[in-house]
Amino acid sequence: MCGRVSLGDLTTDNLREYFVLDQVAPIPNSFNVAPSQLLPVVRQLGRSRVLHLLLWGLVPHWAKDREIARHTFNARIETLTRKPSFRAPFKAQRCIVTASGFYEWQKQEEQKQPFYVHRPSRQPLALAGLWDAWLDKESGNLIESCTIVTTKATGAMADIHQRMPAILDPELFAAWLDPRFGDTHRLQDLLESNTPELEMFPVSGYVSNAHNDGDRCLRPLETASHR
DNA sequence: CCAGACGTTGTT
DNA sequence: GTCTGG
DNA sequence: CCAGACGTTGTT
DNA sequence: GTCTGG
Repeated sequence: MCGRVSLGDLTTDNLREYFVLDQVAPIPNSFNVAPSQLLPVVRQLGRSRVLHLLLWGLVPHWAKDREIARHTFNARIETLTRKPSFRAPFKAQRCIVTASGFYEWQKQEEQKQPFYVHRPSRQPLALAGLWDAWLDKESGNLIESCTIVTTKATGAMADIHQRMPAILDPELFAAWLDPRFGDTHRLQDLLESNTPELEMFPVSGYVSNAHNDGDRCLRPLETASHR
């Protein structure tokens, strides 16, 4: 899961402030983002260089084409150290995917009910991410791409879905972004044991079509209990 | 050694 | 690039 | 993740 | 059913 995130009212400036400097990719011209689209990402680099593209769906540097990205938009935290696509990025190419919230679909009898999930404080979410760079030999472009780490759902999220994105609290930002921080097991443990406070409410199925964008996606759904 | 995979969700 | 399976 | 397509010949 | 696009 974690197949769509909301950028809501995030701006490059308020993210820079929230994360304290670091490098923030430009906010794409889209309110809600789905796999294969551009994502804003915070990360630290050894030296500055040009960003070409930053796609959601990690394409490893050794990939022959970008087809694999279809299956790498999420990375299970339980197996990060074993999967060839994620092993090296987990060691030294960690990033933070910024979002105001994310969408999750709850399977009901005959349908899937989307929910919007966010911090009660409405502060931005820092989703644990990994990135890599891939040279597209067809176009000559350097394609930078990323994935969102998932973990077992906790708290109220567990009523909606089995999995959820791994969420970083501010005290973990520095270590997560530092490619020289080598205690990856500690990072794994901290993420897996984190039980972030999250709020959620049902939204219209309008959000389920990736063509639909804008704040209509996160408008609360009218329910019987409101009558 | 070489060839081939390299992934998640969810569903059965 | 690196690991697994044959 | 979900939604939507799923095809050819030939023409511009 | 399975693949592609967002």
